[in-house]
Amino acid sequence: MSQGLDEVAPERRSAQEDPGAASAVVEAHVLGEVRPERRRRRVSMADVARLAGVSSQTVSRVANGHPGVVDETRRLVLGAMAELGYRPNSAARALKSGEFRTIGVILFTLSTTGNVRTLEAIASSAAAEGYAITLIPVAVPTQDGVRGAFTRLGELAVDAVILLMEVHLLDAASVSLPPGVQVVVADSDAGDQYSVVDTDQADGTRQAVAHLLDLGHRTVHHLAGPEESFAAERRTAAWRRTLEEAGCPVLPVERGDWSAESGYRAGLRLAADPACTAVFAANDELALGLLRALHESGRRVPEDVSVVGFDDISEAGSFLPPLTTVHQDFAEVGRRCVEGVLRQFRNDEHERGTHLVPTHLVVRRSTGPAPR
Amino acid sequence: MSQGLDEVAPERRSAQEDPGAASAVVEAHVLGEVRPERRRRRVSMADVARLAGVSSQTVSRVANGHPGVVDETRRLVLGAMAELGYRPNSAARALKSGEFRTIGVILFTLSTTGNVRTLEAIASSAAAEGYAITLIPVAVPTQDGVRGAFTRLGELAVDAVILLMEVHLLDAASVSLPPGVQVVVADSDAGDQYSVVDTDQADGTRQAVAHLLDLGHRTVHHLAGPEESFAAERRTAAWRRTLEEAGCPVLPVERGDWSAESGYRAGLRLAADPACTAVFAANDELALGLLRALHESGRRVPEDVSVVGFDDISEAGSFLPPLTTVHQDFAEVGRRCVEGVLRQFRNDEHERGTHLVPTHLVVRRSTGPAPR
DNA sequence: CTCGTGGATGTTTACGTAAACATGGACTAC
DNA sequence: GTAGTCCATGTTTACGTAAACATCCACGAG
Repeated sequence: MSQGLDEVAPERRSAQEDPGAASAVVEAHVLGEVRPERRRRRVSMADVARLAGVSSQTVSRVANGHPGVVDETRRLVLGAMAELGYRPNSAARALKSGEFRTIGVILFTLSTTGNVRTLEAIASSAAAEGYAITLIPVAVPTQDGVRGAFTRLGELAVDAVILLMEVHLLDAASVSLPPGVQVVVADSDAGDQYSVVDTDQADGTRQAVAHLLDLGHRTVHHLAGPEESFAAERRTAAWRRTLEEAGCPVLPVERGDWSAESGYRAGLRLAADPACTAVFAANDELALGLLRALHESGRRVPEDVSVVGFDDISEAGSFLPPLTTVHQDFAEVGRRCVEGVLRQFRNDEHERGTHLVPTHLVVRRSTGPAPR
Repeated sequence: MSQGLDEVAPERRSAQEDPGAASAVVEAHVLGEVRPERRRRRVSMADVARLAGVSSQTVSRVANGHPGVVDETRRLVLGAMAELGYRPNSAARALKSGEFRTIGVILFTLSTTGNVRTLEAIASSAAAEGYAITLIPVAVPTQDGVRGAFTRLGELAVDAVILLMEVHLLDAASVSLPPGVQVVVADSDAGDQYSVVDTDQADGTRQAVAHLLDLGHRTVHHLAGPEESFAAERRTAAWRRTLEEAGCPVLPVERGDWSAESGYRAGLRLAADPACTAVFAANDELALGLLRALHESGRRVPEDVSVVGFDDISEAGSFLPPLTTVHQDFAEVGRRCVEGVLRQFRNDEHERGTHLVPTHLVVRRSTGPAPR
């Protein structure tokens, strides 16, 4: 029930009869003689109709579960479908209906937990709605990659698009969204232009910093993400504002690129500062590197230094020590993205505004009272 | 150059004159009179042809870069395209050509590093070839999810399929591959049925176990993955064979579900065994949990116990201590999957056999000489 | 000067589906 | 008994594209 070639269409024709088969040229070159038909013709409604002795419209009705087909006819058609192995042709369907039943997801990378988890939720929500997901990676390395994505978008094989990246990066990638396609954006600040779904990073940050201050720390250092990242900047801004509101000194940030390795390097600098007793890391990987740096510098966590991360990746509870971190509900973000984009598509109206998914602090063992 | 709404065509006409104009629907709605057309008509080649004063075939020729169009005509057509914002309709193109320029990727989950990294490589390789990726998640939770995937597959909106799961699970998910679609499988043993690409897990395991034996350990314990997983079973089998060939005792395995948490629980049992001085964990997450269990049990790594993982996830180098592990080149797996599936598609021939991508041991600091 | 040649462009057609409309037969109401 | 109604099914058409085929014109060779 699940193989490829063995099933050769019975009415396979010779090349003579069908000289137009795609890339027959290549094969002719190799074989030098008869050109096998490149792609066997698919079974269409007409074939089913012929076998069942009905019109193709009746087949269409059966295929789409429309009423008004008498039981016996229906059985006849279903039998013919099964016998021929009929599958509806989604290209024809899309052409007719103008809908692809597909959502495009544009992203730069799958190396961040957030993107992956959001994508996973998007994929299952979309599947539940009968929509497929087309991945549109806008790789930075080669311009070719970008061109590929551009092309697909241009051809508009999607009904709607979810952007898993910051809107302003679109320009950099020279990708333009096709007009008339609805968009929902995650991880951005484009609420005035688009419908944006995001986790409440500012509040998560506030909770994290407040938690550390409550534990008696004089202030909180910040191990930030890369400057280009909007999420990183937002967390940094919220960290700064929380400290200012509490009247605590705001010290210069250390910066990493989200990776554990960069967190380690920046962590070594933080570890060398004896006044540093609490650090808010912009994500869990950075926190992991920081933990290692602190460990190797002989500073105990949480006795000497408290650490809070961001994301609550699945491994966070197994760090040494288990990491206190801000939990983001990526699954909910994904769900809302799909919901939003489909609502826009169905109503054919463009929405704006930002929808925030709450975040909450998960307290584990990497935070403790300030040393005296 | 990169947004949706603001980009309003300069020659914007009223809804009356051209009910098909972009976003006319919204306007009509605002005007509160004519019932808005559900979905605006797209700009087609015919529209471009009319404006340019040529035939639609000429537009087609220009769009596809065919020769035999004089420069002035070409400019005329390109100008009309730009003015109308023409985008080719991929549904029509697919219907005509019989190709979707899309590869389907079927997978259960995005929560394993291997799947994600492989998918990422697949996506960029495919994009470089001008192919899009359609994600087909076969979620276990609801049967609806499975049905959705089934439907999409049935409609065959893909030219080829890459299976990122074990073939035998397909049956369980009651997904059947449509006939005539070429398949490449990763992470399975179905080389007799399909073209399979995988990392050389047996050799990676052998390297890991041999490394530990070389360090003087009497034998190597195994923290295995779930029984249902083929990858887990393969690693376990290779571990057993390597020990047997070296004449070392083969002890019962501890088992986890790939998660760090389960690694921690199993690790507590291993840590309680004073004879246990070397553990081969089936993946890095399990190893992470194991490290934590050992730490909390007061057993030092690597002085008392050596640990080796599998995968070389990006965080592995930042564990405490940095983890010795088997590196898998998922990017190469992804590339070869795309290459293989496109080759099959283009030649219209079904390939079989297993292609292994080499693995290698990355020695960090979680392994050391056996305690005496 | 005429015919042939070849290049540029136009016309026809088919891809598979499904909406819209047409047909024809059975049954009901008067 | 006849007209009207409704239901099952058939026929026509359009969706947008591109291959195949047709046409037309300019130019060169004889």
